Amino acid sequence: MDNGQIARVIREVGEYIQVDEGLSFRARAYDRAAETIESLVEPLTDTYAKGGMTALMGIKGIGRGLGDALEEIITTGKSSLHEELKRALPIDLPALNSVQGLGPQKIRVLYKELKIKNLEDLERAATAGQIRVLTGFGEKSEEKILRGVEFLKRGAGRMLLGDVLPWGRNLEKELLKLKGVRKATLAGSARRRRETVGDLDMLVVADDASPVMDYFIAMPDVEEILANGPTKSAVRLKNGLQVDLRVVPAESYGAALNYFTGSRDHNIVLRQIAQDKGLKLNEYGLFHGDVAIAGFTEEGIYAALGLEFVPPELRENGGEVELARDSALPVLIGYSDLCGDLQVQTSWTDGVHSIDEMAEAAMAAGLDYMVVTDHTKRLAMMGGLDEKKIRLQMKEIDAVNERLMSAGKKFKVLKGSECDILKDGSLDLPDDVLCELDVVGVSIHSYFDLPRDEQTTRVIKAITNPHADIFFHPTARKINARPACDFDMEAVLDAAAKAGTVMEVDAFPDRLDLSAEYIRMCVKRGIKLAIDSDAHDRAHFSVLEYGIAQARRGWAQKEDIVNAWPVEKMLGMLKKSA
DNA sequence: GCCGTTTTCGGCCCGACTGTTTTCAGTCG
Repeated sequence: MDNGQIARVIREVGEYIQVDEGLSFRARAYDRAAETIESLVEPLTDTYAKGGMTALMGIKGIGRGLGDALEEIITTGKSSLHEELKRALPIDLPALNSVQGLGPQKIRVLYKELKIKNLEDLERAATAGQIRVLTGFGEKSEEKILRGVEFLKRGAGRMLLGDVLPWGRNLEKELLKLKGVRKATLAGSARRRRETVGDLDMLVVADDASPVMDYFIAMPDVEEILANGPTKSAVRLKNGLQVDLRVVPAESYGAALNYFTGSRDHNIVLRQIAQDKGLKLNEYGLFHGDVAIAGFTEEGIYAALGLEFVPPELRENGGEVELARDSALPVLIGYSDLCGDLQVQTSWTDGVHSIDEMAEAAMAAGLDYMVVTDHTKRLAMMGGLDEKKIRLQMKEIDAVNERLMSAGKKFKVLKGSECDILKDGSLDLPDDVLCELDVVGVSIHSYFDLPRDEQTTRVIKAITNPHADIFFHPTARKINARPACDFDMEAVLDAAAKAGTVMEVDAFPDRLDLSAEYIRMCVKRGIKLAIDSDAHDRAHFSVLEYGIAQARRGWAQKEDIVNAWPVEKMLGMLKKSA
C-alpha cells in the first residue's frame, strides 16, 4: 500500500467517527494524521520496515492509537477499526460527503431517518420530497442536495492549472477595472501552482464591496450562485469550476492573502506559531490582544512570526516552516531563469511550425537556445525520423544557425531527438546517429503498462545508455487521462544519478511530468533536471511557466536545472559520449 | 487521539454564509 491509500483509510475512519460522534478531537486527530501521511516523502511501509512502531510514532501527530492502526494497515492491508465502523454504519460515506452542503451531521440524520446509504438513495429521497420534512432540512436544502448530486453525475473533477490560470488572471484584470478596486489577486491552490485546482480563490481590496459582488455574480460565465454575502461570494461557472471571491480592507490584505493561499496545513502551523507567541492569526491580521501587529502584507506576517517569507509554491507543510524559522529556505529557480528549451517539436514530425519559426518564437520567449527533438521512426504515424531523415534535419539546423548568425542573432539551435524507448529498453536510433546529436532525449510512447519489474528494467536500460542525456516526461502520465507508468522510481533515480542522466520536468499542463514529489527526490539526490516546453506550436513556449512552477514546488534551485545555464555549460553537463 | 523550554491534563485554527430557526448548528474553506 502506498501512502495515498493508507491516508485514505485513515481519513475515512475520521469521517465515520465524525458521523458517529460529531466533530470530536478524536475525529480531527485521524483527519490530521491522514494529511500528514499524504505529505510524507518516504513510503510509510519503508518507515515501518526500517524503524517499526517507534518510527511510526516519531511522526508528528501519530501516537500510540494511530500507530497501532497504521501498523495493522501496513502488515495486514486493512484496518479492523475501519471495518468495524463500516459495519456499524453501512453507508457510502465518501460519496455522500462529496455532495455540496452535506456534512457528517446531515448524513447521520439522513441515514437514521430515511436509511439513505448512497447517492442513489439520496437522489430518490430528494426527488420524492422526503428530505424537506426532516428537522434541520427544508425545501432549499433539498433542492441544493439535488443540484449537488446532479453536479457529481456530470463528473467534473479538479481542473488543470493550465486551463484555469489564464481565466483567473483575466478575472483579476476585469476586477481591477471596477471603480474603487485597489487590488485583485488570485490566491488558493492556483497561487501555489498546484498541477490541478478544485476551485479559484479571488481576493479583492476595495473601498466598497457591493459593486464587486454585483459584477462577480453577474459574470456571463456564471451558472449558479452558491453564496452571496457582503464580503464573500461563490459561484459555479458553466464549465463546472467554482470561484470564490472575498473582499477585505487594505489593512488585512496580507493576512487574507496568506490565509486564502493556504495550504490549510501550512496555515494551521502558522497559527500554532502565532499562538505560541501569545498572538492570534486570522484573515484580518496578526493580533496581540486587540492590536494588529501585521496584516498589510504577507511579508509582514511572516516577519512578525519570526519566519523567512515562504514562496507560495512551498506552502504544503512539507518542512518549509521549519526551514523558514532558521532562514534556510532554498532559493528557488526563478520564473525568468531559463536560457534554453531542450524539448521542441517541429513540422518535421508532429509539430506545427518549421525550425525557423520555432527559433523565432523561442527568441521572443527570451531564450538563447533550443534543441530540436522530433520523434523517431517507431512513431510512424507521426512521421518519426529515421537515420536518413534526421541527418537531413541536422543539415537544415546548420543552415538555420548560419542564417541566424548572419542576421546578427546570438540564438543557437541544437541538434537533438526525442528518441523512442523500445519495449526492451533499447533506443530507436543507432549509436552512430545518436553520437552526432548534441542532446539525446529518450521517452516512452508504448507499452505503458508493462509489469512493474519489467518496466523498471526497461527504463533503467534506456536511461543508462551512454547516449541518453535526458529522460523526457519520465512517467508518461497524462493528468486526468492516463496513469503514470508503474516502475520503481527509487531504483530508476539511483541509476540516473550514477549514469549522470538528466530528468525532465515536461511543462505541458496535462503532463507536468515529473511531479513535485519526484522532483524533490531528484534534488535530494543531486540529479540534474531540465524544464522543457515540449512545444508543438510556437505558442507553446508559454507553458514553460508551468514547468518552472512545478520545479519550484519540488524545491529545485537554479543550479539544479541544466537549461537555466548558458549553452556551453549545459552541454558540458551532459554525457561525454560524442 | 495527540501533545508538552510553563503542562501527563486540558487544551486542540478560525470566521463567513446559509437555512432553518427564532438564537444557532452545520458546512465550507
